[in-house]
Amino acid sequence: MIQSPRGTRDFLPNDMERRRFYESILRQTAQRSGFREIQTPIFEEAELFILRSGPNILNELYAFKDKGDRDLALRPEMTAPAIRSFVNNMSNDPKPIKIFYFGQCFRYERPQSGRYREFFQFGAEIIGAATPQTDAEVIATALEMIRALGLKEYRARIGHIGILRKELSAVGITADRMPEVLQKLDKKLYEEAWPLMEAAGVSRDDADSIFELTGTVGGADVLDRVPGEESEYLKQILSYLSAMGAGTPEIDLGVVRGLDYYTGMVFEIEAPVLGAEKQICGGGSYTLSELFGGEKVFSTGFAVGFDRVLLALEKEGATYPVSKMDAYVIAATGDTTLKAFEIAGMLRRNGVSADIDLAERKMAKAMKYASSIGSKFVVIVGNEDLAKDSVTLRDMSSGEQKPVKITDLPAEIRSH
RNA sequence: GCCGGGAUGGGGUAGCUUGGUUAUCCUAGGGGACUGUGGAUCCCUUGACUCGUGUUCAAAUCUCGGUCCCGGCCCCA
Repeated sequence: MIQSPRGTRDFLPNDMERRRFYESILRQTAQRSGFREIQTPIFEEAELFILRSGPNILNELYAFKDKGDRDLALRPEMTAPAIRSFVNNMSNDPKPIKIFYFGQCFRYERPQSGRYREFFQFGAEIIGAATPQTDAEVIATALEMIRALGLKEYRARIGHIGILRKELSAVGITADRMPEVLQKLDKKLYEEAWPLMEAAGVSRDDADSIFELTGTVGGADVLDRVPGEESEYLKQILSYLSAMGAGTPEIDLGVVRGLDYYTGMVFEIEAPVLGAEKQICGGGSYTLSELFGGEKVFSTGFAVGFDRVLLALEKEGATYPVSKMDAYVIAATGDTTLKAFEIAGMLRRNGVSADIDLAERKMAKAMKYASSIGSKFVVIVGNEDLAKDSVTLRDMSSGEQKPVKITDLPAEIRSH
């Protein structure tokens, strides 16, 4: 027996119905805020991802050579492809450009709860505007998505990568050492960050004040303790968020995000019910276009981990509307089968979803089947009614049934 | 890459410690009791030991290895 590959899943009809339902909420939310959908290839030149994240990510990519000896990789995320597409196709479009995307991504990692090798991301980017309004718009869109999905318990944190960078630089951390120090600070591993800083000649006092800075967490008021333009910038973002009624994320200056290209505001949303893999959304402002051969353009974006959000919703017991067939058409006797198909076709053309027995089953079995698929009505096509151009319409929830003229059938069913 | 727990019909499970008849039960699927009426009941039926290897007269059960799943670590763009 062949299993689906490690870290991948089959989505069965019930799964897909649920996934499409939530997907459409995300799309609608993005569209309501003026974002328009794009779709990029599932594989790209491997170089694209190396440029974005460094050569080490090759270890976690599904990378391969094609028959033309090109180095390709399945996309591990969609920001880089989106920005590549911007550079290739949209660089002369009126700014700001607001785009969103949804699709699967691939990472060669050890699967665990909420982590798969094939997973789905929903993301949005605003390209070409470097203002606090832009950042606020992006955060508001992300928060609105979580709200619209119906997730009850989540935590949004927003920080500014410039604050920590500036302080570290001021005490003598050079650009090449910055990433590893930031990585430790992001996780609040101060004992591990200290030796790195000490080696760079940082005093214990300076290090302590930086550690304290990463622990700056709370409401907008904590920003008063950290003077500077970045702090003011965050305050502006918060005021725009508040004006839009988007809620008030926590300030957490310890939110760092690993990579170099983030330039300012960074934010994360997490769902505590998820345990170890609880981050469901991450984003910030960055510049990438110049890495891909375009002009340097400021962008802000985020990505939602679709699978994790669904997992969180499931744990919260969220329900979604299950779609049912309107009608199941049954031929009462074998000689009315052709007529039954004629009626099924007519119903479908008139916008009524209709299924029909294909297995030449006896009526009782067909009725049972109709019940098991949750059909709202059963249409019984039998000779007695046909003599009067009618069929019997049975309401499966009440069990009531009555003769209905065939010409009235679609309207009669739709009226329920 | 590391640590730990798992895998028995389509779904959920018993059996495994202590190897031994036809692998348990629930559910589901197909057919029938019921020639034009579902959800109930009864009968018949379909269908499984993750894969390979070793030990043994005998392996679902014990050994080793592979695969996959679950929880956690590392990583997380």
